[in-house]
Amino acid sequence: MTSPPTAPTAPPRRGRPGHDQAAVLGTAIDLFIRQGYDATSMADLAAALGLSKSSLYHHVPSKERLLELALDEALGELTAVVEAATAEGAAGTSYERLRRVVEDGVRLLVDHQPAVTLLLRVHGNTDVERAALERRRWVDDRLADLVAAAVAEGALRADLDPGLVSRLLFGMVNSLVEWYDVDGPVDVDQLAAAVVATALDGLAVGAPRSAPG
Amino acid sequence: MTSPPTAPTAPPRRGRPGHDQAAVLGTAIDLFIRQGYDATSMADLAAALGLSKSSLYHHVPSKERLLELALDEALGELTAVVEAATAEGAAGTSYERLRRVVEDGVRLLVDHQPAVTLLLRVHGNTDVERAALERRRWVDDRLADLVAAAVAEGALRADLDPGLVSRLLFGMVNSLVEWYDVDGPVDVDQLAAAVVATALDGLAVGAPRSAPG
DNA sequence: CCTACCGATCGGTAGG
DNA sequence: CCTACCGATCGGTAGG
Repeated sequence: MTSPPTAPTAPPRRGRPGHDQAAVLGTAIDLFIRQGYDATSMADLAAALGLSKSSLYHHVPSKERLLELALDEALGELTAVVEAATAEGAAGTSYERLRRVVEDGVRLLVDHQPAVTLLLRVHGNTDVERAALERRRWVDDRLADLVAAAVAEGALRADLDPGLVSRLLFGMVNSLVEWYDVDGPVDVDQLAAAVVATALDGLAVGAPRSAPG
Repeated sequence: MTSPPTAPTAPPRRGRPGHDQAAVLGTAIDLFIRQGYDATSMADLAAALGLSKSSLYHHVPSKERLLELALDEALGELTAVVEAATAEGAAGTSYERLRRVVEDGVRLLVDHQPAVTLLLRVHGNTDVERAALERRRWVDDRLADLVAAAVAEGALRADLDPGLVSRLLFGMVNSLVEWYDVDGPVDVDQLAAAVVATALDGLAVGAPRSAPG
């Protein structure tokens, strides 16, 4: 048997197994969150991985590229959830789709909590951060459109500005990345239900409350 | 008329008027928010003030002291509002006091938005930051107690964990520092009303809704 | 002796 | 994957 000239699978590794880029990225995100991006040096990251700084640069081209990869992960997931909820042929009323996007959003923030945490802390100091903020703004605008549509439908209270309501609603959702602990007493189903109950049952005009007991 | 030997008023200044510590602090907070604390050098701050770095150090002992002053401002105000709402002899039911602390909290975040923004971005990398987080935790714990008391009173829905509800409620309140614009179309009264309506009217069991029109 | 401020430079550390 | 370095810049301080 002969090997094809260009093998589609990864070539067999020689030497020590070492680290791959995904492992480096995971540790980097962890340090960026705990210490802050600026306060984390590449020497810190190398030490956490048990590498020298030069070896670290064998796996990643720059510190900023690590941030970019993390932000891409968060934005890719957020974009997919929002597109699914706001696509042309999406099923259900605007209110139903808003309710689903809040639930899916909560699960997404929990599943990708480190990457989303970094995204929510970005403030546009570099080109990479500004590009991420632009994509995030697109997501926020689609969510605001969905809130406005639910208001127009008569499903949400009309005495508040939809843009303001959207900011408060997703401000509440986003805040959970700063305190939610997956290993804590509240599981993700309870969390999603609590967010929907707290925010949407309060916003929905005449929506039924859960009966106590 | 003779001047008293020790004048209680500030002595007359000689030389250039220059800057005082309050002006330096205001500019510092502005830069810390826009660029991040770590990414702001004392040279940046000096340039923004039109001073040399050495002259800047005539007014402030260190960069960290500037952060500490800003965090003290935010924590002092937050502590006062929370103490007023949770003091032994505070008037009203727990629910009424919670509603008032949310309204007062919104006004406080707007009045001291720069300082509070810095406080909410602190993550405990230094002793100054850890001390601030400890004081902030005291505030959060008092607010959680108030939510729990309102649940025990029967005024808030009992099917959700009070600690969880408290985090979601004040996560929503805190989020406004990242987007609210005092010069924008929403004034602070509308903002406070919207927060209370969105969060508490949704939490209050059988609370009356504002009638439309 | 004061307040306000300067050009130059300290010992260390950053990302690469 | 390492030791040995770089150009630059950090927060802070010297003498005047």
